[in-house]
Amino acid sequence: MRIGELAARTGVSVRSLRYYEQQGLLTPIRCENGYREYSAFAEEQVRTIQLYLNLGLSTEQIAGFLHCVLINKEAFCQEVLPIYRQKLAEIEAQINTLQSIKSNLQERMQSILDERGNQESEE
Amino acid sequence: MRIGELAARTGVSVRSLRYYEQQGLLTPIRCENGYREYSAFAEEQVRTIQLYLNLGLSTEQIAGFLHCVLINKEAFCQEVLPIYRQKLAEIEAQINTLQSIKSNLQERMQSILDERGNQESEE
DNA sequence: ATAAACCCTGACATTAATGTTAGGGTCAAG
DNA sequence: CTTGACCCTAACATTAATGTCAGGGTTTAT
Repeated sequence: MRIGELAARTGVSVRSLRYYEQQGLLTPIRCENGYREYSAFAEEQVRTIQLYLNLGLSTEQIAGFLHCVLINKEAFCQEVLPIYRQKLAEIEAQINTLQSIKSNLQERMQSILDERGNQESEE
Repeated sequence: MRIGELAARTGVSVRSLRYYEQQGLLTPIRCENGYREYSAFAEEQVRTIQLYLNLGLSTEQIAGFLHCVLINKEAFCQEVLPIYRQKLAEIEAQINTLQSIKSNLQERMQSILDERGNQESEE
């Protein structure tokens, strides 16, 4: 199938499909006229790429194990677990940062509301 | 004081001080030779800017209420609370997204470990 | 044979605060 | 009067995936 069809089937933009190819995630063959030709399997491949992107992995990280997970179960791909561990650590760090900002914000909001409340009763 | 001294006193880079000015957060006067001249008060002002940046607010948002909070308590600045509420909502949305990715990652990691465990006992 | 709907490459835009560099003034101490 | 430490503006770089546009081929259906 050609790129437009693959885009329609997967919901991924043509632009992104070309980008994935540039990042080494897809390798369609080229017809004589220069058009990309994708196998039926490319559809699943694109969905797999999306799955990992949605986990917050970069195309570079995905490129490191995509070939393996497309032919094996994840558990057999040595590269996956370390990347998951690293990503998990990043996510937890981000959550901690956000939680601390959240607490800070909530305290400041409460202070404002308290002061305004006092203000009203003093007037 | 000149920009280098303000940078040294606050720990904020000269580049950032110029950027804050461009964003309307600082307005030093200009000497005849073109140098920026900051009042002693600018030091507190910069620390206040940093405080809000650390809460995740943009320079544009800060510009919307900085003038007020520099001369009043936060509670008297009407613009602050809506921005805090909006920021809080964003933060909570981000935390939720990260939590869901985190759960997803943890499940996938557990699956991998389970499958590898089974694998060992089957061999 | 022409128009519509494809496809191609290449390149710039997006975001936001900050770093860095280039090219050039100013000033104080020696 | 020169050196070093300041200061200035302007501009490009950073990040990552995606959008968009320009300029140009190809294919398909009429």
